[in-house]
Amino acid sequence: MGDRPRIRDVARRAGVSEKTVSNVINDHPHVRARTRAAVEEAIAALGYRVNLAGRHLRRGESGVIALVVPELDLGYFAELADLVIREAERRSRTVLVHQSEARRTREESALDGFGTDFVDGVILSPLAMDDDALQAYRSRLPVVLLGEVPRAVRHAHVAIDNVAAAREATEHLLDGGRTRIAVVGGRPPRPSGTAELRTRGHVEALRARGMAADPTLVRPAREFHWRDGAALTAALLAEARPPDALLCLNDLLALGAMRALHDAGVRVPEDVAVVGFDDIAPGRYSVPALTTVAPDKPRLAREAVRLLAEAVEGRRDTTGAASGREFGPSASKVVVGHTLLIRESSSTAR
Amino acid sequence: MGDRPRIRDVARRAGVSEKTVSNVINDHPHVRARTRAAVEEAIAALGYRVNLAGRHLRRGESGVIALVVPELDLGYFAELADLVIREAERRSRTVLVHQSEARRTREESALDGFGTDFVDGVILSPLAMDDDALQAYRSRLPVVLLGEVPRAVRHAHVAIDNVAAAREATEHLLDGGRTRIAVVGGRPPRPSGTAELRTRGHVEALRARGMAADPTLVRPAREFHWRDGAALTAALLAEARPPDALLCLNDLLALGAMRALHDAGVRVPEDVAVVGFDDIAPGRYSVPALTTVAPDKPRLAREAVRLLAEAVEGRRDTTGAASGREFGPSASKVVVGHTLLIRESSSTAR
DNA sequence: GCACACTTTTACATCGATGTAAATACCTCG
DNA sequence: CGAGGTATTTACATCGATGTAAAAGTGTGC
Repeated sequence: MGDRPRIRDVARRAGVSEKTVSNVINDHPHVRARTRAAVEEAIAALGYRVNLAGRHLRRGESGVIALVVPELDLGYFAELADLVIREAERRSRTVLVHQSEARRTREESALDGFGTDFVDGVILSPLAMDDDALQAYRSRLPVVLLGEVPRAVRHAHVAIDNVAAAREATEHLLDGGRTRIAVVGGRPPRPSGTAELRTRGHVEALRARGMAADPTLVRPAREFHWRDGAALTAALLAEARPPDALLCLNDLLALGAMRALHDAGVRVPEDVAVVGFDDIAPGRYSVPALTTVAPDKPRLAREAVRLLAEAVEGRRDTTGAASGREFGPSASKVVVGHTLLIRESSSTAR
Repeated sequence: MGDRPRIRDVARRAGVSEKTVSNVINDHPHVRARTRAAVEEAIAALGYRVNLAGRHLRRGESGVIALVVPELDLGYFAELADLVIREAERRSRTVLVHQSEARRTREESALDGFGTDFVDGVILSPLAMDDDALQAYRSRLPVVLLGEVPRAVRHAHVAIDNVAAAREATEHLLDGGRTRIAVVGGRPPRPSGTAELRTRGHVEALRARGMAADPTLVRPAREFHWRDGAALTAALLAEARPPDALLCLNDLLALGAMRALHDAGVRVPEDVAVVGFDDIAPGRYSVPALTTVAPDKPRLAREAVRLLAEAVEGRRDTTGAASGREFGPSASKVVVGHTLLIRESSSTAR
């Protein structure tokens, strides 16, 4: 009942050296069955547990990876964090969840391991740092980007095909007879950044049907929260030619939009159809239930953790030579599937 | 540009001993201003950063605390985690978020620091472990409980006054003319556990008006998710004498309930009023907006972190003796405020 | 000029686990 | 039975920072 036992204590009790105990703990191949049994008996008897501080110091690897998301109480990132934590656990790694608050300095400091060498690697869902910033920033740590950042070839990244997803969502709205579709949270359709890519998919879908995109219907959002969705929607409704559909670039915007529509006495989906992205839980229970693009979140999480774990394990190789090359051959990109879930908010054709 | 600099390198560059560098880093009192300046210059020039593995090993304290919640994608816990992380950051501690999935073994292992001595302490939001289990379980780590566990005097805990909160919520419904109030997620009103305490407050409010509580209207929930709220509500509606109000013991249950009411063609609040607990974001934007008991979450987080930090720091002093591992001779209990936010889901009197 | 008290700095050991390389045990076969 | 090889085990150094205790430096008063 005194202090925690150490390897030394286990070794003494089992009558072997400390290194042998270590070998047993780490599943080294050359340990005789009898010896192993004796050590295991001692471990159990003393209730020994590895001291991670010692191991970390010696191995130079803490077993901790950081997950950096804009904000946890955005439903999407909470769900994702949930999944990442579970996946990391399966690989016996621990996750440190860090919130960037969409601030660039915080994202940068995360890439650097928060000014310490506490973490082995970082999974970052970038928001404030754009493509160029990411490209330029040299992290000493393995990094996996979560979400679309197409040109950041220096880093591994995992995402859905945002262009295709937005195209499908738009086609669905067009099929329902909608003609004036506003893009809530949209941005000029450049080939970079999630919002830009989704807007681009939208524009492509219109073009494919010979329709011109109306840039006045693309409304950027400062944040991707309910309140922004509500505010943008209220503004749209107050204009001369209000839209008959809203392509909201995430579910929170969509839920805020639906609330604003309700307040304005506009019926969903009869008067205005609404589609979101992310498939967060509240959208499944809202009234009306929200049509949304559902990314394969479990796979997103699994692939992100896998890529990072591999990078951490293989870090030795890249330390020396690879530096200096702008286009690293190792930067893997994984595209994960998505599904358009058609629910009540867009189900009725006009 | 090779490896990370160590204290050794800083010491060499500044022309002092390693210990002096350490003294500067740790703000020791006896360092001459000139020496300090020289060391700081060297630190800046080399880009030195403390290696936490070394510090952890030496100090026996990692600076990491664990937050254990049932599930992150329950909106309430994501919001709470958000706040706890920020608060811990202010105190320069790092938070490890762990999900118990409401499983007893996982909660127990958390109390033990996950089988390692990686974390300095634990903030636990217990769900699976009841009072007696908590009372019996001897943790080697400082623990702060988040949420109501009245008899667990061995551990510090932080919570709102659940009995009073439920009483107020019930009074509000009674004031609105409701007479058959179902308690969704309720349990027999024992003096322990959040659900039990809230049920108790409800019963007390009824009694105070000379009304008897109808035990058949108290419906326990397996989990506190949307689907459980929806299922329980659907069942209630199918019965001979359906309720005219739902006191849902958290917002998710309430949101699920509202969805079920909508599906059944029942109007909220005209036919049935709904009240929840937690004040999570989706309830603010639901249609109708959800009346709810809002705990002072920022203070909840602040106090939890404060209590734990104090316990961890207090432990340092006792290192020498290290006899009986008993933390906090007087387990502190902090009660945090709450507010009943009356919104649309209960606003119209009958 | 020197004893004494106080401030600042240092050498060294230590926290616990594990890689390295060398030592020892074990086994096979001529 | 011993050479030669493989399988196991060990002693020791090391990862990086910091507590301890002692050394070195500074200053004061007589």
